Amino acid sequence: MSFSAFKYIYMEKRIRVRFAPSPTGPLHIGGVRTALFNYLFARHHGGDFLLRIEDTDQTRYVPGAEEYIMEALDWCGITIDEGPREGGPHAPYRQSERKEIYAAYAQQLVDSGHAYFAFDTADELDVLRSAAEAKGETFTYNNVSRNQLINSLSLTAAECAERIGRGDHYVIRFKMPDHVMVEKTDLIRGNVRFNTDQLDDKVLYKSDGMPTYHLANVVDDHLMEITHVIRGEEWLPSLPLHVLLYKAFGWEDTMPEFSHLPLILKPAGKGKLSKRDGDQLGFPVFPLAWKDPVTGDVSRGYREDGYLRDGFINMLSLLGWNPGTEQEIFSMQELIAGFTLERVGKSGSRFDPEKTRWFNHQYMMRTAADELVEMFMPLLAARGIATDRDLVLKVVGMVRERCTFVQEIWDQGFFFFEAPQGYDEKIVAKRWKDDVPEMMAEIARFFGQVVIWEPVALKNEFSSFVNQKGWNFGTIMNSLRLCLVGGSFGPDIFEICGVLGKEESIRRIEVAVQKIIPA
RNA sequence: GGUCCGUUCAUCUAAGGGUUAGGAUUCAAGAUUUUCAUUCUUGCCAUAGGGGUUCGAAUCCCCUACGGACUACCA
Repeated sequence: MSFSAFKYIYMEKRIRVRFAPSPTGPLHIGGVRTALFNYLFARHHGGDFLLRIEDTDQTRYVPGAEEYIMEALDWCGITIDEGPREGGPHAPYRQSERKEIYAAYAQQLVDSGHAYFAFDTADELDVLRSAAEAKGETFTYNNVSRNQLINSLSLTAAECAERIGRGDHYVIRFKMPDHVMVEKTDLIRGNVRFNTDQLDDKVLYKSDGMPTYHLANVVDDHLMEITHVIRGEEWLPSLPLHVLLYKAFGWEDTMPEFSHLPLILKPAGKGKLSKRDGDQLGFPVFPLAWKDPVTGDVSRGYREDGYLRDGFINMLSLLGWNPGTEQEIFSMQELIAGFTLERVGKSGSRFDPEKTRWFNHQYMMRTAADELVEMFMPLLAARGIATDRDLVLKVVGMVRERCTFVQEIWDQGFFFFEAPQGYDEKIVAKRWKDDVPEMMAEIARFFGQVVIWEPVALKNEFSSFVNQKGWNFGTIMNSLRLCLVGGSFGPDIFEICGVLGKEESIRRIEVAVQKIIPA
């Protein structure tokens, strides 16, 4: 065992992971899950979670995307230890601000013979690509083609110096070695092997003076002392390049461990989950709503759609990970305690909007009532309803289990805030027979005599009253409900009466008797 | 096309050679709730196919099929 391995295992090197999104738009739930798994892994091991913005492609930069990413992580309860906003010992955490760092490392690779300058323009390469395609072949910039192309391997040193001297644009490419088997253990998938003969000479440093992802991520992960790279499966094909880069830099001893997360797939059909799926099937694919700065299109978000943060996280955590037990409701603390990479699956998970709704319903029943009130008050305000917290708290307590989303609290309990505007016709047809108005009127008079206006007492008194009258309970209760709420829904009748108060309850019965035309 | 990864109920998944293949969601039926919801009970439904290895395979190996990712001076 090498000393470094010894050190790694026994000295309990501090675990450091990073979430490294590109600010090209809103974070997709796949990205949120990647962030979550990184975060859970870091916290489980008492390590650090960093946010690094990979904005090396200026052409794809989208204003507001970076802020969106941070706000989304904030909403999710994923706290960042080091990042562009938080700062930290390895600042800056935005790659565009680290531009100068990469040039030297690229040069180091050229000097050591692991990379070379290439002067072919993007247009020239496009021509070669389409020509190859026309012949049914694929053009690859690699060990067989590079000698026929324009680069510091095919040119003399003087020619290169001249081109660089006169300001020709160039890129720096990795010189992929011949006949090498690159083998690496992925913590989720086990051993993966690649033959370098199948790989190409990837661009490491672009002609605009920016590094590509490949160079920047390896350099930064090294500099930032990242111990574990946990990223999406789409990166697996570039793993051999990254491993080779660590070796070329002489950083093999501190190379991080790699784990590639399975993809999140469409609910139906083929392929990975996309924004279109959400639009078509009516569920958000983004944590927060997003307005495209160019088109002005607005995409819905979990937060705005009334999903609860903890339920959203719980649902995401189970997409690809499982605890090995039958528990499925987890707080963030429980997720942290239970999360291990060993229990992350290898196969892609189809996203299930139905299960997501189920989770939300579960959390509607579990979330602290105060929190629900906090979310619901603005919705009331938007409807122009001014009311006090105490009433809202009571209402939330009574209707929460009937709701899947926060906004449904209104559908299930609007009658606590305003008298019903109309009466459900189906229920009227079913319950409002000719003799009902008179019975309701009697009930109103009975209510007027009740002294202790409190659900349990009221129920008892009301029951004896109805029994004494010899009325049918089912008819009475349902008709009474119709008077109070306008339909056939809502919590216990006597609970409703209790909150509405004696006068209002009576008033609603009287109004109903006036307004409802017997079927 | 090439490289790599994957494949257990419709969906999320458990079972790392020996279980009637377990749980959850959805759906259906019933009980409770004099509405609805909750809760509870029950039911339907799976090891992609074919070969091995083994006393014994969802589990290990091979082939096929299917799915996916990647194949840019994007990440």
